[in-house]
Parts: sequence; structure tokens; C-alpha cells
Amino acid sequence: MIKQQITSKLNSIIDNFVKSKSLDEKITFTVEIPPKNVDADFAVNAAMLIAKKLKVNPHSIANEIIKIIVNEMSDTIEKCEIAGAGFINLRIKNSCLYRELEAILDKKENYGKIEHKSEEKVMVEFVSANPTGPLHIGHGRGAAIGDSLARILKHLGYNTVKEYYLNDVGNQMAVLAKSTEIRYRQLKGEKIGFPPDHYQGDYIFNIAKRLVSEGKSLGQIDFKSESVKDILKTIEDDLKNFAVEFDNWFSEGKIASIKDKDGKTEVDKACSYLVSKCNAYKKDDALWLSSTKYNDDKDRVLKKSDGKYTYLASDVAYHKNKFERGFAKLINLWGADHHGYVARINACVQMLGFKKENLKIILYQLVSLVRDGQPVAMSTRTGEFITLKEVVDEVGKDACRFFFLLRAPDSQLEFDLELAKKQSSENPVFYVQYVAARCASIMKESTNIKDLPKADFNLLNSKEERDLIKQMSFFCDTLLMCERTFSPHHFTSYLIDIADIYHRFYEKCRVLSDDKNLTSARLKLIFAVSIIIKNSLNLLGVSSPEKM
RNA sequence: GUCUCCGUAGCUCAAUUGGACAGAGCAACUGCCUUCUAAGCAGUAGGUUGUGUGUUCAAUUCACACCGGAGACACCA
Repeated sequence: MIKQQITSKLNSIIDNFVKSKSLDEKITFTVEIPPKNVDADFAVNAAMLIAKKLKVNPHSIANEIIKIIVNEMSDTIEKCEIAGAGFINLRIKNSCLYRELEAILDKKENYGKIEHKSEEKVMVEFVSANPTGPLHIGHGRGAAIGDSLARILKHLGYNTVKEYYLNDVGNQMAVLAKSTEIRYRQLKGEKIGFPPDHYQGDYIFNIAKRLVSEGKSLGQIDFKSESVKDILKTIEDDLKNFAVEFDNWFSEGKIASIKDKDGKTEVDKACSYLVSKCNAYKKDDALWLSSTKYNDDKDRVLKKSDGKYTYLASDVAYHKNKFERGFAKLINLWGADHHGYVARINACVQMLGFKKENLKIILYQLVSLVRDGQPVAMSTRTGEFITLKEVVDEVGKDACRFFFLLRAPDSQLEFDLELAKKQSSENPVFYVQYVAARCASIMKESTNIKDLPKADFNLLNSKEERDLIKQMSFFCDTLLMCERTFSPHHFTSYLIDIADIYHRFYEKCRVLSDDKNLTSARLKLIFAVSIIIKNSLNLLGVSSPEKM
């Protein structure tokens, strides 16, 4: 929170300064963490920006601003000086850091929450894989990113809902039902071939075997619902083992099949609405969406000439439904292979009368699998794929999630199966978890020490201790950065940084010693560290072990 | 052909709405365990940020062109 407090104070200082120079502009400067070789806590670039507008030397502007800062921020700033091309470097007082340490110890798992956001309803929709087979490794990436992003938004105080959209109607369901039926009949001894474009995986066999063992006859079996039931159970279990649980599973059937008293589905109504607003029209017996009006490169079909709706029609109705449930903001997490849909869905949202800004579609690049140096093609139809479960079983939930969250969504991720196995004990996740284990170990040991005095934070004045507290205070900044960029990957970097600082502290500063005053203060410090580590790992869905 | 994303150390990737000498992990090399966990620490080495031009006090970041990789372009779901 330290950085936000300083930024907010600097904002008013700079605003006034700019006015005093009769400049009628808002200067959007940054407060940053300087490079390691610079001895300062924060760097401000305002002077350079103002100097440019006024066409004067940045150093003279910086000097003027420094005078004001020294005068008005004496309670937090210890040192303030000019550096480089005109940066204003700030060093904050230790008392400021101690206040932050106090706040962490006081708020614990609620540290970093921002109250005023609590009213806003946000939905994160992710995974949403078709219930035609088990989740594969690519879905895992979407699951890890979506789930962690939702956890982060929740921590920031948003009323966050995680939803899985289930495409349980349409042609694919017919193919699925037929696949199971054929396997069932083969098991019953019929000599029939299996079409190459049907689902080949072993899981279809397993469903068929179950049906055979239950002794039902062919006519009694609803192959579609039996198949979906088993597959959904698998999907749900796999996600649970990956620390992902959804608040809501939304069935496409609900908007595409269920009719109201007038015999209309929500899809019917959404399409009628678009027609009434002149955003859809009939041509060649089909119903077209005028998506070109809103930047799509061509119009799209909503209802085919054979009278069946396209997938898009359901999606329109689904987004309408989501907004009508009161969500202020919708976040959709899609695999990059869906990027062609972004323009049309954005168009739909606007045609339905909602704001484009309230829908954020995040595309994550697909995971490319490598095995023995050769790329592995992933297709649910050929059955040649690596499931999420296989990978989780091999490398563990924690390592797998951390690995997926190490990268920004829009960067391609190469997942080498052999490498993932090798990394099982060298993965960065262990480096971070080791911090939790080391803290826990010391705290356990400390219970034997009697008569500890009240902690005096002023004793925490070494470089290592200072760095540690400062890094802890960046927890809030990391949250906000994840919110702004819609990506949780900043937390993995944050954790690796804090682990690095902690392990250095551990080497140099012994916590339990004969000096009871120092012991008491340092125990408080590592208690705060364990809170921060646990909170951060929890946001990523990774556990913080007490022992390793 | 059009569009989206990517190209950074040997490998996998960061780099805070353009900031200071581009950073981590892994791999390599050299040291450190009678003291709270060595899954650790200290140190060495590793770079023309794909190429070029432009904008800027400042470019990995922005613009344009080219090279290379992944993906998307249905009255499929």
C-alpha cells in the first residue's frame, strides 16, 4: 500500500506544481521501482515530462519539485534527490515500512483488500470445454489463468463469480451419443465399423462398458445424457484435483432448448430482439447478423436456411443472459484458436445495448506439447492427446499450476513432457514454497522460548530486513497490476522475488538468538512473510507447505 | 491471401499504461552445512532484445517494412 499512498500524495503535489506553471494539462507520471544499482526506494519521472512541455531543463524542474516534496512529505520521505536524466529518487523512512508490517500482521489474509470495490459483480467465464472428452493440457492453462484471475479479483473485493459454459446441445452431442452407442453395440458383439470422424478415445469405451454392466437394453439407453454425465464427472474431478471449482455451470440447453409459455427459447428472443433493432436481417432463407456495423469483417449467420441456429446465436443469448444477471463486467477466457470470434461477440454485445468495455475477452495462446523433440498434435477426435489429469498426476498440481501461471497469457507456452518430469524437484515453485516451510519451521521452534518481550520494529534495520518489508508491501501493487493486465502471471514473478530476498535474509539474519528483543521483532517479521507467501500462493491455487 | 499472437542469455520466460547498466529459474563452473530445513546462500560466465528505418531527452516497449514461428479465417460445434 506504500506506493499507492506516495503516488496519491505526489499526484496532488504535481497537480499544484503544474498549475503554478500555468500549464493546463494533466501530467501522468509514474512511480517506479528503480534498478538494483540505484540506492532509492522509488523513482518519479514527473520532472522530465513537465520539462518537455515547458521546454526547459528537467534538472531545474526536478529541483523545484524536490523542495516541495521535502517540505510536504517529511513524515514519509527520508531522502529525495535528483538522478540520471531527471528522475526524482525517493527513499522512504523506516517508520513507514514498520506501519506496513503492522498492517500485514493486523489484517492477515485480508491484507490488500480494497473495500470500495465490493459492490461490483464480475464474472470470469473459463474452460467451457465441450463435454465430449476429458480436459487436455491446453484447457489446463485456461483453467489455471481463469481461476487465479478470479481469486485475485475476489481478493481485491469484487463480487466474483466463476462460470463454466457447457455446450451440451448441437451436432457434436449427436456424434458423441453415436460414438458411445457404436462402442456399446460392439461390446454386445455386433460387427460394425467405427466412423473415423467420431470420438475415438478410451473414455468412450469406458462409458459403454458401464452401460453394458448395468444391463440395460439398447432401447432403454439415452446415450447422449449417459455420455455427458460420465464426461462431466471426469471434467469436474480433474478440475477439482487442479484446485479449480466453479460457482456455476451454465448449460447451453437452458437458453437453446427450454421454452417459455409462448414457445420461445432465450435464443429465439435474443434473435428477435436483434431483428427489431435492425441488427439482423433475412437473406437466402437464413438470418444474418449485421456485425460489420461494429467492426467485424463480414456479417455472420445466426440461423441457417435449414432453420437451425448456429453456435453464434446461442452465444448472443448467453451474453445477453450474463449481462441481465447483473454483472458489471464480463471476462471471457478463450484459447487463441477462438480469436476470430472476438470481433463478432464484441459486435453482438453492442447490438444488445451493452458497453463494449464491459466485456473483456482474454485470449491465451495454446500450449504446444513436445514429446521426444517432436510436436504432439492434440485432437479430441483422434484420441491422440495428453490430458490435464496425466500431467497433474506426473508433476503435481502445484508445479503444474505454477508452470502455467509463469507466463503471460499471450505468450506461447511450450510444454515439454520430459522436461516437466525432470523439473519435479527443481521447479521454481519449490523455491517459493521453501520460504513457507522455513518460516513455519522457525515459528514451531520459537514456541519453546519463554518471556519474549513485545516486538520493537525499530530493531529491524538491516538492508535485508528493509528489503523484505518493502517487497511485502508490493503485494498490493502486484494485485493491481494483475487486475490492470488481466493476468495473474505477475504473482509468480513477485513470489520468486520475495523468495530470493527471504533466502538472503535467512542466511544473514538469524531469527532465534540470545537477544530476546531482536528475536521477538524478527519473529513478527517472518510471521508477516508467511502471511504474504500464503496469501500469494493461495491466489495462484498453490499450497504453502509447513514441511518440505 | 487477410487477420491475431509471439521472436529477449545455451533452454523456458520476465521486464510495472516508453525510463537509469535488459532480469529470474534451469543448465555450466568455483566456494559455503558442529548454529532456526543446503529444495538454500555467495561468486563466475552467458545479450547487437529476429533484421532495418523512423518517432523520442529516453525504445524490449510505439509506427512502418521485411524475416521466422504458432494459430484463426464455414449457412461446423
